[in-house]
Amino acid sequence: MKIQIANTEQHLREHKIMPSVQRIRIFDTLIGTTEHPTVDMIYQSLAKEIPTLSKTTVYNTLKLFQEKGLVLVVNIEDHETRYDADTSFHGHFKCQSCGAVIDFEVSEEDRNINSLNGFQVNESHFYLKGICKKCINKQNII
Amino acid sequence: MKIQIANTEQHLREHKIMPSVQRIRIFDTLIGTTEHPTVDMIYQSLAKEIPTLSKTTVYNTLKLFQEKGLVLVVNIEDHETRYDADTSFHGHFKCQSCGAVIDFEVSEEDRNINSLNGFQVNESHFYLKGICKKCINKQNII
DNA sequence: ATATACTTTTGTAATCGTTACAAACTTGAA
DNA sequence: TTCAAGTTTGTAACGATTACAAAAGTATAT
Repeated sequence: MKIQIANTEQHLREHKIMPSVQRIRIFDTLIGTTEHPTVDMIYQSLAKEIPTLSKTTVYNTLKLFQEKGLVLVVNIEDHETRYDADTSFHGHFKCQSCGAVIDFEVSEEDRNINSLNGFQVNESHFYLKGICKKCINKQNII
Repeated sequence: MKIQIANTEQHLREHKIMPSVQRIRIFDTLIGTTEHPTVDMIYQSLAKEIPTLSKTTVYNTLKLFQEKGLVLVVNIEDHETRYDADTSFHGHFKCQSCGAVIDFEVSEEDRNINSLNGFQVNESHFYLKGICKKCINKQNII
C-alpha cells in the first residue's frame, strides 16, 4: 500500500537521519511506488535526476533506513532483495506470471501462531506465490 | 520435522529421478537433518565420503529435486538459500541468536488468507525471526 | 561383447548482487 | 576560515550461483 508522508525531510530528521538530497529522493521513490523496488530499480529511476548517484549510496541508504525502521526488506524471491516503505504488518504475493509483488492483509489472529509459545518473535514475513487476479482474467479472455 | 523414507533409491525412481550415488546421498543428507542445510553444508558433509563430489552437482541435484517436488527452498535469510525435505506445509522460525531454523505448525485456517479472493496460490512461505526458547532460557540463567 | 547414444558429473570460468574501502566532497560548528 | 564529522562516490573485492564443455558413467541395440 502507498504510504503518505507530508514532509520527507522532517520525517527523516524525526528518525535521526540527516536528510541529504540522495536520502530524500530515495525515500520519496520508495513511497511513490507500490512495486517494492529493488536497489537497481531505485538507482535507475534516479540516475537521470542525480547523475552522480552511486549504487553504493542506494545500498548504504536503504541499509540505514532499514536499521532506523523506515523500510522493510522483502525477500520473496531468491537473489532479489526488494524494499517496502510500508512497515505495517502485511503479507506479500508475487505473481509468477507478471512478476508483480502485491500486498495483502493478514489478520491479527492469523499471524499469531500458537505453536510458538516461549519464543520471542521480532519479525514476521508471509510470502505467497501464484497467479494474480489480473493474469487469471487475461488467460480466460484468450 | 524429520521425514521418513524407507528406500531412497525407490523414492527417487518414483519421482522419475535416476538414482545415482550422488543423488541418493544428497537426498539422504537432507532427510537426515532438521537444520535446513545450505548447499555448502551439504557439500561439506559429503566431501569426505565422495571425494570427487563437485559443488555444481549439489546445485544441480537440489534444483532437480525442487523441480520434481521433493524439496522446498527456504529463503528466510538474504543470500542464504536453504533446503527442506519436508514438503508439507509449515512455517520456519530463524533464531537470531543461535542461527537455527526451526519448523512450526500453521493451521489450515491460518494459511487461508481471505483478502486474496480471486488469486491462485501455488506456494506459501511463512517466516518468523526472533529468539528461540533455548536461547531465551540461556539468557535467563546468565 | 561392442558400438552408440544418452545422461550425469566434474572443474573452470563467468556472472551478478552486494560489500569493503579509501578518497573526495559537504555540512555545521567554533 | 578552519576543522571535524558525516556523506557520497568509484573501484576493487567477495561470495553465491550459473554456464559451459569435457570426462565419466549407463543403457540399449546389434
